[in-house]
Amino acid sequence: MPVDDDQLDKAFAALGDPVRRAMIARLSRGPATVNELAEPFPITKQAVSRHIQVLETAGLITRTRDGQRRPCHLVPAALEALTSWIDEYRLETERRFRRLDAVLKTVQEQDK
Amino acid sequence: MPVDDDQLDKAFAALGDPVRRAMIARLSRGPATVNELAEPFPITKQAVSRHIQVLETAGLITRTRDGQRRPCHLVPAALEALTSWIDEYRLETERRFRRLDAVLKTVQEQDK
DNA sequence: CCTATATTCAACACATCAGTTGATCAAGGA
DNA sequence: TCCTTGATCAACTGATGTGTTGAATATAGG
Repeated sequence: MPVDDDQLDKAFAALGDPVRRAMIARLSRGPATVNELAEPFPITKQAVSRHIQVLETAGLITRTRDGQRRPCHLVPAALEALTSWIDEYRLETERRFRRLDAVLKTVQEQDK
Repeated sequence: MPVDDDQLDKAFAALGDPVRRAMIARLSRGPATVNELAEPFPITKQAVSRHIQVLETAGLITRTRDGQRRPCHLVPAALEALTSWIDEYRLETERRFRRLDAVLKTVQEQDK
């Protein structure tokens, strides 16, 4: 599953904001409207609306239509793409560390 | 292992830049100096130096001293903190979806 | 048709960020 | 000591981001 580099940009940048992360946390418990998402924050609904647009552009959420409401839904596959990207490099680093440990251990053996 | 919210801010924001992500990818294959990290990019070394400072402030890398060089090292634990944060909400969402699927299936059964 | 509610658009202020150039600092080698 | 190399600091510029207010759009309901 190749991931668009531009989508990674937008998705990681989107998570680099505490308001948007809190929205993600909220949406993991179920869909929510702009008004519901705005409730915990001391900012205008216009500002919240734009945070939502950022999350949508990043592919982290989708939106449906329910009368005058526009509920937001989390997209787990988008989150999974991020963890995959990170894990690729984390695991490679950890493998390298283990190889290094093994080498050091060998050297210690030879020193005896 | 509770993660500082401010560190999450900085770490996710740091990954929201293709230059810094490329640096992470490079560092997963081993330590590198500012000059080595700068090599693939058509920007000044001062700019690269600041990208590195961003990654360091975010806790994603550490730096050692080797003469006049300042090699950078990836910190896998910092990457792991990010995947943990994401996975918490991704897994919750997937569980919710499965519960919803089960409900729909039950309704279909009753319709027969 | 009129009004209230949910959401978005437009224009603006302000802050932060990524890049530049030029100067500075620190360590190594002749 | 002098010169080179690696890296950083400082000041500036242009772009992007986050917030505001005020107006506009769309749907629900009497």
